[in-house]
Amino acid sequence: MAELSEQEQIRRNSLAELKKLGINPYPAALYKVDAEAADILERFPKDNTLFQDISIAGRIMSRRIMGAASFVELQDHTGRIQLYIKRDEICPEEDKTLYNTVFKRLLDIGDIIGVTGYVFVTQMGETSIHVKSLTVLSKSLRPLPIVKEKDGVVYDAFSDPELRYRQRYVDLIVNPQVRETFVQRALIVNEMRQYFNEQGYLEVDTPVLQSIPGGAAARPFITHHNALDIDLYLRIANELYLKRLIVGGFKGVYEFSRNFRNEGMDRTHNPEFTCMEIYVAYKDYNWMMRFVETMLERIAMRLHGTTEVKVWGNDISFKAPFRKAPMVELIKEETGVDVSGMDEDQLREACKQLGVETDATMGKGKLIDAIFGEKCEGKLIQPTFVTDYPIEMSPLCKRHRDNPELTERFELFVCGKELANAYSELNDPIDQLGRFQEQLRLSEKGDDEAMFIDMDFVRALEYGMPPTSGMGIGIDRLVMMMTGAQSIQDVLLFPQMKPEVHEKSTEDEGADLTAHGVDEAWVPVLQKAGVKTYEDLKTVNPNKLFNDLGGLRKKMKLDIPALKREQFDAWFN
RNA sequence: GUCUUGGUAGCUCAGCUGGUAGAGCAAUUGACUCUUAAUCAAUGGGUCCAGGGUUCGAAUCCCUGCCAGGACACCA
Repeated sequence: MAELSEQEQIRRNSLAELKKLGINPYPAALYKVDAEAADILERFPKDNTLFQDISIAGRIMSRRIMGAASFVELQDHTGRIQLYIKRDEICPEEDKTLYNTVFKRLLDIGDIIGVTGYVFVTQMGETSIHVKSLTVLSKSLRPLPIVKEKDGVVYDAFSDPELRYRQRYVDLIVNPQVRETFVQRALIVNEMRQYFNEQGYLEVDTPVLQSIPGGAAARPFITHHNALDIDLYLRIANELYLKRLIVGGFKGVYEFSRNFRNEGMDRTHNPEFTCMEIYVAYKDYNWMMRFVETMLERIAMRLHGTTEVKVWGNDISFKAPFRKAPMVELIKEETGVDVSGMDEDQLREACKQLGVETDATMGKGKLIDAIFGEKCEGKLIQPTFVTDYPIEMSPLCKRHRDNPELTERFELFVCGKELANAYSELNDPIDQLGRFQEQLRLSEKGDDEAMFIDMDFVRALEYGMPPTSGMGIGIDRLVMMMTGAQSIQDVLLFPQMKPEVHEKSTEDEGADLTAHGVDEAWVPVLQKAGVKTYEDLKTVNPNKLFNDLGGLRKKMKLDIPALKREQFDAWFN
């Protein structure tokens, strides 16, 4: 345990005093709660017969004490409400301990309490709870960041991203907009689930531990199963499993899937992230475009009550239908170059002319994608379905009905970012096997993200899969857009962080010192003087240390006998 | 992976060309019975991220490392 700060020490002392007064700072019994802050504020002065005998619990977020009366801001899961606490009200008898000592001195900002009383409006016009009784429910031992706000301006916001992400619980306590983001995230997911369920599609779970990480091109995490003695991969996508289920005869299946990719991290990538994938039998990608735009329209309406949403400074309209355009058409539009029908060499030359970097491992598909990524993606601000991708980039997708070089695939771009990806799924098992083999050839060429061959998936297709359309959508990215979050870390409760380095505990180090004959009473003094281990002790100047220890004994106001020189010298033997 | 910015009290931040570590909020003690960024008075609180170096002297300058943010690269 690291050394306690002054404020932490004071809170621990308060905790001990509470116990001494016979108050359990962490009581076991449930506390009856029959009111919520937001509900009171919404309904109260309108009907002032309500809430005249309530019981509410929450965290103390601020206190304004004026002698025998005090105001407290209590925060529950719905928000904050002011308490009015009057000494003679909570202490009607002679004994004023509960107010003078417990409330005023032993309770702090951050403590969790329950109160009973009635709701009224103060002279200043604020709906408040007139407290009749107060119960300590949990003593907080660490001081919270103090965030103040007036007229919508926030002062001293708790803003250090490292602290916010590492200690999300603190972030949630003091930053109400953070809580709101995660409420919205749940709304989005629930709305999607409802939309799918209404149409009779089945929510399923597929394996996270997979022996062949298929369904996408990405570097996987590797783990090991001891009993089977085999390596397994954390899933990078669930696509191949969901399609097996369509083979199995379901009309539609979907899964909110946590995926893991062992790649770089930045503002839009976390090693684990959530995708929703859905597969529907007897549909094609044209149907899926309508399905997706309707879904997004619904989500926007549910969240914002309108299809017009401000995303990262752009006014985005999620009103269906969205623009639909083939990839080559968009390239032509942006660059004037018509890449359709070009061979690999011509494409390489086109890239050169357009200033797009290439390398030897890139095939036709990747070259076209490079041009598109460089020149077009960023321009697609309003929701746009980009359709008909080159076959080489889409090994799981059905060939285009009118052009065998292309696939029936679309990606949805919003604000220049990919949001969703969908196919008319490839259900020709022989074609599928050939495409897997082509991927293998690419991986031998050095593309370490080309796919593994999943022979069981091919076997499943050999039994016959109905024509199917599938779609995947990045939930984290969708939530970012719908909530205006700038960073994926703002829509993940616990974004990945490097582990904190915890200092070695002072107890452990103290044990090292006493083991070498140092008097226990002097261990904290030595530690204060910077001597943490016996190793440290041997390297310092003994005369200086002896003097320092004497001085520190006074400074720390320690009630131990002064250190004798012989006693001190003995430590060094 | 490369570049770049930052790390100082519980929180938010100052700290100039190197010279005794500061403010606001929070905390402690006191005053105050309808306040609301409550107010007023007094007080305490620091391994200046870590380790080296330069110097009479380093929060400050140099090097290395750790952590975080941003940009780029890679990547769906």
